[in-house]
Amino acid sequence: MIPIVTIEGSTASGKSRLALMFAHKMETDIISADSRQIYRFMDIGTAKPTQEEMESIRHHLIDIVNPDVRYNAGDFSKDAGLIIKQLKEEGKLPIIAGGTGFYIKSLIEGIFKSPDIPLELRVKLEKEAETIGLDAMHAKLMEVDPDAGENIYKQDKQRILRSLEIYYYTGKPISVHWKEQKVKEEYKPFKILLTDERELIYKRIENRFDVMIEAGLLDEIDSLLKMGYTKDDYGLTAVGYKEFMPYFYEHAEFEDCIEQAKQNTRRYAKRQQTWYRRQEFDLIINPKDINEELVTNLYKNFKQL
RNA sequence: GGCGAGAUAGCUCAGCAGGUAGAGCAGAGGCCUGAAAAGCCUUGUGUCCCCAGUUCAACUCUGGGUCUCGCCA
Repeated sequence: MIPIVTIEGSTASGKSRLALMFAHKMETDIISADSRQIYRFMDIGTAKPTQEEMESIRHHLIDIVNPDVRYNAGDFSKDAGLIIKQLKEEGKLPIIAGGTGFYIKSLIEGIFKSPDIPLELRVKLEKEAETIGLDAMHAKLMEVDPDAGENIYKQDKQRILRSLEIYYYTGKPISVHWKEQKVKEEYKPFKILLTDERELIYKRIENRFDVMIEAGLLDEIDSLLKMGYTKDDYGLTAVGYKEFMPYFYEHAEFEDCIEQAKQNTRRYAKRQQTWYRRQEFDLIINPKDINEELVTNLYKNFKQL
């Protein structure tokens, strides 16, 4: 099993700072586990590391696709796996840092190997849902795959259609795929979580967003639109971007968009915290306890691996 | 200073021929196996501004007060 270290936590919890300090100490690279920092041209709003930071420490899986590409947990699991192998050969301890908990879970615990579903099937199911309604779709799922259906809310179109498309395409219920999935024991993770009081996280989110605006977030969005990307491209559904679409498309009030963006970021942080409560960690720390001593202690722990 | 309108949940407001109140938003709690910065579920008790009066009973009616917002000076 390959030892790896993960650094997780909600947005604005200090992950990057700890990851950078630790990577310097360990003389290794950082693998970003962030579903939005993968996009090129989206730097300010996704709070990517600065140019200097990226020059001092090599970061992987940042700026790997254009904003119109859909990337997912399966892609991440595969891509990160390759980089981990490579780092292992170089004798480096991989540090995986980022706020997309589901990506990290998929990497460590594995995710069932889904075939690529043809677009036509998705479109067909989408249309069917529109005509007969979601309740009926959920009822269909309950017939073919009650195990999956029971655990999906009747309004959760995303998951209902996903389960159905897997059933129709592979002839096997998604819940059976899950059961057949082998336990992944490729990595030996040491998982670190950064947490803080909600109020403080919220405050940091708001300050950081103001800084982003000052740093030219609007220009960044504007140039994305000028490059031809639209509100329908996946990258632009990121928090901090999507809220400004009404401003560019419908002349909504700038200030309202800012408030909306801050609020969505708060909600996002809340969802992350809920997610982390259910995950297990080896070390839970508060951002204010990030210092040289902590990093040195971590270093001593991992140096011999 | 005059006239008018209003004062009810953190915010915006609704409501009651008088029987102690309810929406939206915010917030909170939760779910999560290829869209995860996504998607989805659950969740509303507060001196109904204060004081007095009428009444079996007032947030609801009457009087006074305080404050806020308009318009006029």
